[in-house]
Amino acid sequence: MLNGFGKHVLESKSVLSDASKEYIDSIDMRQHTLMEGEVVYNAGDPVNYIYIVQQGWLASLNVLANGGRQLLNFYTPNDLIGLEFLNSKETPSTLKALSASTLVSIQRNDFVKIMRESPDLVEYFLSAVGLQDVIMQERICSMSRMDAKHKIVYFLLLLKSKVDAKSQEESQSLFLPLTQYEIADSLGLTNVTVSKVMSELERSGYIQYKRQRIEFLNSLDLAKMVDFKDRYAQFTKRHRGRDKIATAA
Amino acid sequence: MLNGFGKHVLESKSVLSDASKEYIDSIDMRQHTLMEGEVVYNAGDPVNYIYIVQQGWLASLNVLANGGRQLLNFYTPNDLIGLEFLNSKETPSTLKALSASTLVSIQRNDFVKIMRESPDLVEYFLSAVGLQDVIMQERICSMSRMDAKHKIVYFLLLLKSKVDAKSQEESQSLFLPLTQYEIADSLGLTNVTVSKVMSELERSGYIQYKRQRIEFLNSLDLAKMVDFKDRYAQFTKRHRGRDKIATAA
DNA sequence: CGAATTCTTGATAGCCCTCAAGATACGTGG
DNA sequence: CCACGTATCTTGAGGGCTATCAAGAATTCG
Repeated sequence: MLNGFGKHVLESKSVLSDASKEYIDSIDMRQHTLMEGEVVYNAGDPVNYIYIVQQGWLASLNVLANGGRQLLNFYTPNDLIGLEFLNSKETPSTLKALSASTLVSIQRNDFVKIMRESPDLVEYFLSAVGLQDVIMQERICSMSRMDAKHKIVYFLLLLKSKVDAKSQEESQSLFLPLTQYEIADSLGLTNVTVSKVMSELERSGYIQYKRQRIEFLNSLDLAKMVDFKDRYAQFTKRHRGRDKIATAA
Repeated sequence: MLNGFGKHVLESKSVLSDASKEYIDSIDMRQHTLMEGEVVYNAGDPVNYIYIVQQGWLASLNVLANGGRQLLNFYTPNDLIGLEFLNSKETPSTLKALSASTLVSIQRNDFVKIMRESPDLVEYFLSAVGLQDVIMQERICSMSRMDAKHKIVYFLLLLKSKVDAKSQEESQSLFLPLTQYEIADSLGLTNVTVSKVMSELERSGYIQYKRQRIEFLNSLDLAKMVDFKDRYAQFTKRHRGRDKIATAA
């Protein structure tokens, strides 16, 4: 049993009945410590747990037939991992720690019981997965038609938007624990192209880039360049009444 | 008020209480008839309705900054449209009829009330949106790393899988009310490339292709070629206990 | 300080887009 | 049923973008 963190994230989503809170108190939540690069589960593993991120960055990814990798989602503290495949037999992708991280795991069955206790929570989860779906759809738009430069700009703005929504404030400086290989693997590009585009964006005065950190010098023009819509901010706004923590899934 | 169709789809998802059924009976569901090419809503419109497809094929799509189009999702009879943006202010994409269609619309607020009455239903919806999210993630994999031929094979198998899951049986013949322009707009390709790949697939003996109809001559090898996983079938299997109609969102 | 990782920069090649022209299928009206 | 216009599909030539390959520079870490 775990005090504090995991419970806090669940309770913050919703106005729970006292019975639900008692139930959540009684649930077995285990804490896991992960090293950089460590795998939590592989694609195809049975779905036994839902996870909440405490610290660090993680990513879901697929290993492709040709040996390449596709990074799909990034998870940062307070994110819930696993909602979208809660009722699947197998995990659709692999989960890997990008940096040293800690997670809390909740047994799938316990999690389903929590949902049964709290319809509000399920509705919130539905919204969260819906948001995720919408963001995936827009990523498809960016993947299919944009050239490398626009893809990368879009990608950076999406990450910035996620981080900003979490912290409830806009920052022009983004901590980015990703190598250029990993950015490339998110976008179907190569590290070579990423490097060249980053240099060009710097030369054009849009960003300042150093390993692990990006400074946005003109995020408005960048957003216009790729017609970026900040879905995370809209979502947070809409769910702010309930709690500060609002991005999920 | 509408008898029959819309209600059937909702009630089939779940074991509803009598009170819920009465409530659904009282809901105002309107029927809409659409001509080919007609737009139901545009991206950015306020979210007022959820739709159920009665007849025809529809697609959600985005108009891109460069003037191109990205087709995102296809909807066939019994599909529910709008779950993923139920709690958004604006629709994230445009909905267009690919063929003459009929829809049933349910007011957003009514739909939310139905969900409140039936926790089972919400859990089912959560699964459905989750499935949609997983499928989008896998489409991203196919968009980012595959060449034109593999993208198209993946796309055809995904459509086949959706249609098969609906009809509860596998058919090697697929009705495909899409022009090559529309296939191209789904995959970020051009109609020219689609034409060339289709010809090649025919020459190689994988398919037989005529406007609006595809015959799969060797779907197993095609599935291996692109490492295709049939998520729709898995989903249907998992939710079959409740009702025949299981694909949604 | 040295090894490993990550990033930069340049040259070459291949895939798919663009452009274009012709062929086929479809629908409509006579 | 036929003639015509439109939409859709086919096929070919040329060019641009990004992958691949490669070698060297910068950074990180032990």
